[in-house]
Amino acid sequence: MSSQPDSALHSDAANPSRREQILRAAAQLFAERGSRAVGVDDVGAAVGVTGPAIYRHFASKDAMLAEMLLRISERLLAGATERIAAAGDSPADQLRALVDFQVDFALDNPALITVQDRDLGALSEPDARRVRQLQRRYVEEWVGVLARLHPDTPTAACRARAHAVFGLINSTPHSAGRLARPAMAQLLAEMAVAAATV
Amino acid sequence: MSSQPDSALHSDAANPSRREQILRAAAQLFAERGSRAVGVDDVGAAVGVTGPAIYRHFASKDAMLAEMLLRISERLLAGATERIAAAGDSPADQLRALVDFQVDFALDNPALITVQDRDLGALSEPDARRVRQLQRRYVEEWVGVLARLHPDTPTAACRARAHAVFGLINSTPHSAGRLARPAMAQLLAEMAVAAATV
DNA sequence: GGGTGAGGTTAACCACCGTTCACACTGTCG
DNA sequence: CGACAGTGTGAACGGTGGTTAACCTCACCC
Repeated sequence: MSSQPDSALHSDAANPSRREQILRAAAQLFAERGSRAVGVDDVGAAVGVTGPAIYRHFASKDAMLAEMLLRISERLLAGATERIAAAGDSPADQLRALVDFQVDFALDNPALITVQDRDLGALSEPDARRVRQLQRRYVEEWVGVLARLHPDTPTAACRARAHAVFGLINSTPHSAGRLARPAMAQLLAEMAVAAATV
Repeated sequence: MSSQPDSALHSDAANPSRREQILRAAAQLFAERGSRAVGVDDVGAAVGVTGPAIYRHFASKDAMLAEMLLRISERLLAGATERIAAAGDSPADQLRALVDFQVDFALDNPALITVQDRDLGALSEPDARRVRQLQRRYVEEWVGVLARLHPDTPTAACRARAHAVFGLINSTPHSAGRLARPAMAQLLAEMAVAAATV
């Protein structure tokens, strides 16, 4: 149950396993209507099965949401540490790397962005705690870079700054599709760097 | 039913009518847990009555949410046009006025900010349409100013820019309380102007 | 003082939805 | 071939929660 070696083979992105299909469809639906407003029947229908079939792949609807949010947080945290390490020592370069990473993620996964900050409250307390911890560590990666960029501003201000930059970049779901992807990416990155640097 | 002359007298902010108390309590609870996760019993309990008592003041839970969101959108739109008019002709001054207004609103009403973009989907289609129309007009106020500030960027880019600035300023609910109010207001305004001007 | 209306209460109704159950089908492996 | 694991289905169960109904109380007023 815990480690199926072929699960990796199955989820080959071209031919995703049923489990992955469900997670993707659920993320889309959750983003559109909110997790509490979509029924398991809706999720099932989106992948061509009935509602109860979901329970062959997930212990519960809550477990589905929990896995979704945990994965997002893990991907973000891993990506951030990786990008920082690859960016060298200059805080300006590191900031640029973080911004590009977050912009790409937000443009690639608007649904996940929406679900992550809308449905955190629907998680059980233990799950919510784990997600929040990962999120906090992600924020602290940013705070570290911002602190080096603004040596004489208190940490609390850097943290507020980080949240503001997230808000800026994560606005994509609200202004989706209006602008071509490359133009949008460039605009957001410019604005984010400007806001973080001022 | 439609126009009670004394309703204005009742809701004197110091001694709010029961209706106002309910709306405020509901906004707080909706922001914390999401409107679908809050029962009418919860809202009632928050103002010291039982759940069904709500129905003496609102036709339904949905009507409560609808009124809440409509009021927010109206306040924002009215405030924006007013501030622009008061700011004179310079687009830079107008931008500054809009930013200050939005920052004040977000810091004063974090709960409303949260509810507005989280629970729009819970509205009936006619209500949602009205809210979206007001929101669109609010955005267009910003777009007008931004377009004068960036004369040779297409309108779509200005719109994306506006949404990004909203995201930046509306990040307050995520970083609430960490920083003292004046410092927070100044930081957000600086960042917003920088992002809008770049 | 009795009629009236606003605002509350408790109990009950009912729809929705997450979850479980008993069963069916399909492939694979011994 | 027969056992079995995996996956899906329709039906049923049970809790939750919005809404309604019936009744109460108290201020107000002719």
